[in-house]
Amino acid sequence: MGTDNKKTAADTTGRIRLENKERIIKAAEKIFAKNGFRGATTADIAAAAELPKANIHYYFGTKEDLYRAVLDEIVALWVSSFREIKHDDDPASTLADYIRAKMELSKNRPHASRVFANELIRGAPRMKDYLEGALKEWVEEKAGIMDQWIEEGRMAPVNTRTLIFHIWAMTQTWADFEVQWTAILGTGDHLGDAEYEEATNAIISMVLRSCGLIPVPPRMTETEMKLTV
Amino acid sequence: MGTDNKKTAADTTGRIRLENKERIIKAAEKIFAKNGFRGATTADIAAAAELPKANIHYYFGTKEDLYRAVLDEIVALWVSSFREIKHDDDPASTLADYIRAKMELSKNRPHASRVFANELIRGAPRMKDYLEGALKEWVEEKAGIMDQWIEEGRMAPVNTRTLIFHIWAMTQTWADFEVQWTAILGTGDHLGDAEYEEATNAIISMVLRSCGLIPVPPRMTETEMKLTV
DNA sequence: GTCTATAGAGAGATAGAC
DNA sequence: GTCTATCTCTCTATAGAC
Repeated sequence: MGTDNKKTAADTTGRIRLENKERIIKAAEKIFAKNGFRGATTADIAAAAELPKANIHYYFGTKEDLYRAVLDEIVALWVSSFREIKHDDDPASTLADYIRAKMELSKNRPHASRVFANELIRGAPRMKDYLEGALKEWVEEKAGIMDQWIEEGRMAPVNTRTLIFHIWAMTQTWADFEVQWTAILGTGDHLGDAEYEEATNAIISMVLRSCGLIPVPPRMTETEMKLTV
Repeated sequence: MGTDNKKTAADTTGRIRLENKERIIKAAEKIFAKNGFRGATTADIAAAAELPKANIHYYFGTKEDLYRAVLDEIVALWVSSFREIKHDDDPASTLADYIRAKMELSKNRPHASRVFANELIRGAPRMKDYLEGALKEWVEEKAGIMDQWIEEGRMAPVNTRTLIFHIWAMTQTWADFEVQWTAILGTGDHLGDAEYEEATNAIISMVLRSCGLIPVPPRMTETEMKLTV
């Protein structure tokens, strides 16, 4: 019985512990996204998590440790958006799928995107290893495959590394600078599914057209001339 | 004589005053760029300006006032990058020139770009007026002109507002996320002229190709076949 | 494991000598 | 106009009651 009690207690503790840690990380992601590491306060995070401030330190020790836990989750999320691009894959659908996956991430995890952005703007003091390691490797490998596609005439010549960077820039801007796009488009406080869909299609069109993977549609007067003649 | 002395003193004072204010704003731009409004400290700004902390408050009153002065300068800089796009202008060279101007700004004023980025990530509490006012107007007007170009068959059909947003995203990312690009490209601590030139050309090619303003180069095997046949 | 109360460091801001 | 010394408030972190 003593063992049983201990077991049950341990299980419960573990579950509560995990739930609370996850709850704190989610709250921290939001606060760090808005104010950056130095601008965020543990009091704000505690309020967002609806827990006393001391619990934050009980679970994570220091603000620094909590921030690293948040970054770790985000890096895992970023890595999960990587695609296993292979030599035999179809260039057009591979690029389109990757752009769609990145846009899903911007739409569903905007706070994560902003924490990442904040960290990069600061000079990435806590992420240099990741940037120079896993991320660089992924880019090298995938750009290499795309370079082969180009060599084999399956895609028009472009700088493939730069292409990847620009895909990141265009997809992440919809999360990071959302307020700018809502202000200009006049779509209230947040971007809706319609805006994301249109943006996704615009990025896919731009990338595929410029890589010669889909035709650039004819100019309008040409079309109209065909219709009228 | 008394008038002369007063005049000279006033001139000197005015000059020193302006010089110091400008010196503090430049230092503040750097510190705010790195840490955002809440993360930046007046002590850091004073250190960067090589002035005692009290001088910051003597010239600007509060940290908030100083931040607004920095934002005002940046908004003026952004507005100066606007181009008077006119109906009769050539679409290809107009877009290329605008992209070049934006890239010059990223290269020469990366801190300004990052302060702007920080403010947007935070939800732009101090810039909503600008976003919903002057910026929105500029976009409406310029997108309208481009829509005319499309109607007149001078450009392939695209969503022109989204095109502007994506040009901003691609050009500003080279300043805001510089550390990511240097880490992946392995170009040391900073991007050089070579990287900026290549990036500029890549963005121009992508935009002009996707708008049907320059041809997409043939795929390599086609070229090679022509050469070998 | 939870939370109040508080210590100690660091922030913004200012008074007042120069 | 310049700068040191200092006030006050807020922040991180922890001790200790429950």
